[in-house]
Amino acid sequence: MRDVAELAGVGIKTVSRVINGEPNVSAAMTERVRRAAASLHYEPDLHAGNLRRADGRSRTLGLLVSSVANPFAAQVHRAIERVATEHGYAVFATSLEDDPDAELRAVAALARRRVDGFVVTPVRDDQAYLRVHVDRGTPIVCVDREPCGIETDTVMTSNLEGARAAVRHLIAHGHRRIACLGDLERIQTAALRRQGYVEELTASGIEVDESLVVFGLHDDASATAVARRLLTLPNPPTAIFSSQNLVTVGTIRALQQLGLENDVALVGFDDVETSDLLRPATTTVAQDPDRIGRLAAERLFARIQGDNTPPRHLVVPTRLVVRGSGEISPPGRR
Amino acid sequence: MRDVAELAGVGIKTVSRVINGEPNVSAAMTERVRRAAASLHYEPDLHAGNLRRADGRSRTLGLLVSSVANPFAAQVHRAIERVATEHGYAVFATSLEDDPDAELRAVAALARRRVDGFVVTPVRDDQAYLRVHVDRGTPIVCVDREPCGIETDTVMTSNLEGARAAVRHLIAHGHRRIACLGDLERIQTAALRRQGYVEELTASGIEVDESLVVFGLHDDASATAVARRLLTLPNPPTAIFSSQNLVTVGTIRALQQLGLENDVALVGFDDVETSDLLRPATTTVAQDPDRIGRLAAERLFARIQGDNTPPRHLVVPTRLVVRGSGEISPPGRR
DNA sequence: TTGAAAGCGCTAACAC
DNA sequence: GTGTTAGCGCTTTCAA
Repeated sequence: MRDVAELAGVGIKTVSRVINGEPNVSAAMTERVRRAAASLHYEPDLHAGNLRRADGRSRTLGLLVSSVANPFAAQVHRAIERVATEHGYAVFATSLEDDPDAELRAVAALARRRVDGFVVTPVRDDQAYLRVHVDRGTPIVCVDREPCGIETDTVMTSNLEGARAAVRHLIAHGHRRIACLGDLERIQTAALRRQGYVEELTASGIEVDESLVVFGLHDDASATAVARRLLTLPNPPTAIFSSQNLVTVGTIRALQQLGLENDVALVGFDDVETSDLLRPATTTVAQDPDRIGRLAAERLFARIQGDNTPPRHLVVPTRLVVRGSGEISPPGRR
Repeated sequence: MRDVAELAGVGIKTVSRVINGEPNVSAAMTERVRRAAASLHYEPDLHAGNLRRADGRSRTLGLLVSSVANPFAAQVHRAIERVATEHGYAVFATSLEDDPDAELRAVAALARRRVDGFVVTPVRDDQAYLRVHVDRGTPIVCVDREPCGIETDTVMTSNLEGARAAVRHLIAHGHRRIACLGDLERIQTAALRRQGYVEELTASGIEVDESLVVFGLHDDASATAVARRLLTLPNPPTAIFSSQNLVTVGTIRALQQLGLENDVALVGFDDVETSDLLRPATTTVAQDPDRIGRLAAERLFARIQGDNTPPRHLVVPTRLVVRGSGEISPPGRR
């Protein structure tokens, strides 16, 4: 900046004014400074400025997700980035891989970089440690899972209602023996989807057969194994609700291996890419990651801009996408 | 930091020493400072320190990709992040959506945040503007596409050889009328894959029928339309090489619509998620985004650490994944 | 309309 | 071992 000032033959403050578009600079000066800055390829140091700047904004956001490679998280990320860019913000994305310690490390690392706000997918049992940051003026919005020990804005998929819709759909097609597979139950979304399954069965007067409910499946291979076991039971389920993406993939593989893909109904939670190319095409409860990301970012920017109304809890509805696999009738009804 | 010093009853420099793990501090002091820092939830300001620090490292990287929501880019991103985390670095990810202006804006925005290095997927016709940053000590590694107007380290998929392997595979199964579909040809990877197709046909003494080669397809819908047209030609192709992910999806849809999925061979470039669940399962030329990302990050860190050997051009090989769709024989051979 | 001086949170250099 | 002073690149405050 000093170099630019010297080259333009002006004071350093004038350069600052031009760079920041402050008023009270003559057109001639502005032009002269612009030219000098361009010829030196000058880029102002945002962080140096923030040290003294009144608002102290780094124009930077931190995003903590399960993994940036996870398709759902990646779409949420893209939506957040879109809003951030509109506001002139850049986004740090960090993958936690469901590691509670990684959550702490990531928050600390980004706090040291003075992000203006966080979008967090909670992993730990307790997010009370985040209060310090909120108190210091770094707002936090949680997505996909509720935080514990602190009240923040949240944006969540309607896991319960989505699961109920899936099960309701299967019941409407005549099923009463419906299996339910899902992820580790310590993950809140998994627990909620299980709850939705139970609630909907109960509401329809169907007793829950616990032997058909298996959670704790974190990859497709274990889902395949469990699905195969259930499907070869003496009294197998006539339908399956798979409550997570990879679990759905594993379940489809099991159905194909046993040649049952056209005989046992399947509804999956979360859309699998190319669902409609499979035979039968997979009926799913689709989430809306774009909307989740957008809402989370908008909430965060509202907070950054000083909104201090009580925390809001936004729920993004799911959509049942009927494609074929979920409309298979049970044997007795065919 | 002053507050911590005061609370611990020490000088500010002692706090600095403890925070940075510098030697020559007594154990008692260290403990005292640690306690004070913890009780105040002190997080050092990384950027403030960098202003004066000798190496001036922000411990921050910039990544420019087509879209963070693109599965290939997201996996590259994850791999880069993994290496970055090992080095104590955070990653800014930016989606360019193939917009040349976005590339300029993103580089400027990250330069103002003083990233220590860039991983760039070039979009513009010319990357000469990046030289300024390299000259100032901000190294750049390009991935997936070659830059123009500047020599940088590059990490690329072996597009040419991968395409040749796909076509060779189809020829080996008896095909001579092989269609080739692909993305916009101004995207370098698309052009290279087309070239591979042509080279392999030529090498096998098969004349290229230009009416079977269609590029400029940027989404699955247009791919479906084109594939349908080709397949309903009087003398249709007996095999298709679809050289991009979405194009493969569109082609599969066309084959299914026409009921030809078991009659016309298909090899796709880039693995489609759940390729193995389709019927027939899709034979693909799989890329290795994890390796691409890892190599790019390692190259970048080598540069950051002062390596100034001539630019290296790393090529990551593809792998032909045989699953069924590519092994269908032409009608005459059945 | 312009510029000089002070200071943001921190580290480097040097004194004690 | 520990503290003091100067200064990183910028914005603020205030005087010209």
